[in-house]
Amino acid sequence: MQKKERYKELVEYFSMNYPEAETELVYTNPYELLVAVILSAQCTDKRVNIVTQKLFPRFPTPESLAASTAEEVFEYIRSVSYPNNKAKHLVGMARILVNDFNSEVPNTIEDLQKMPGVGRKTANVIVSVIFNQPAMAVDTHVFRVSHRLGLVPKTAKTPLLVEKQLIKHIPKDKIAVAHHWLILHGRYICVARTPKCSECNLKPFCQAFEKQKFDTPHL
DNA sequence: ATCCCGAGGG
DNA sequence: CCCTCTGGAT
Repeated sequence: MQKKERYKELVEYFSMNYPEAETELVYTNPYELLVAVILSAQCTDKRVNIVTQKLFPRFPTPESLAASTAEEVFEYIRSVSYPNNKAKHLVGMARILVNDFNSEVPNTIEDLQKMPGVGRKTANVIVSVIFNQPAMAVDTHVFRVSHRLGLVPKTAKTPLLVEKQLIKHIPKDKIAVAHHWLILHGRYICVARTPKCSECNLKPFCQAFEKQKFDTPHL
């Protein structure tokens, strides 16, 4: 099957089944989403939501977080992965937010990446979710699922290359929701270790499944 | 033992 | 390119 065809089928299927997929992170403003996404690295959304439930009331604004210390923040986030790094990142991020951006979350990838703890993936989530830009954040799920389905060439070995491929082929108005489609599919069906192909409706369009079928015909 | 909506540093 | 950070769930 041609790549163009895969994209068409993918968009069609997910548009029907998950028309309004969105993040599971709990937040009420751009600042809170930024904090939550920084915390979400190599950590489940559920765990992040548990932590932010107490973190946000203690640090409701960039100013309050900027005025604190990494040591105090650490106590609130110690149950997420890499709590030491993230505590430093959060305080550093808040201070730059206050000092350089008038306490407003900036709306460009470049400005967002000036803050500690904010890499390309996090920046893409913010401009997509908060500022409605056609940006594709490529995390571990998006990367894995894109390769398995055959949406990107094997030569796309970095998240940035995968991002550019997906942006090129997905209709502009579907990019934001497509990000969440790939996340959901990766989280619940096309999981990393043993993908649940028996439950997957994308089999007819999946390159990895096709190849597996060819290698082991009894399946 | 392996993975979870990565980022920073060498 | 590699390595480190390093808690919790399965």
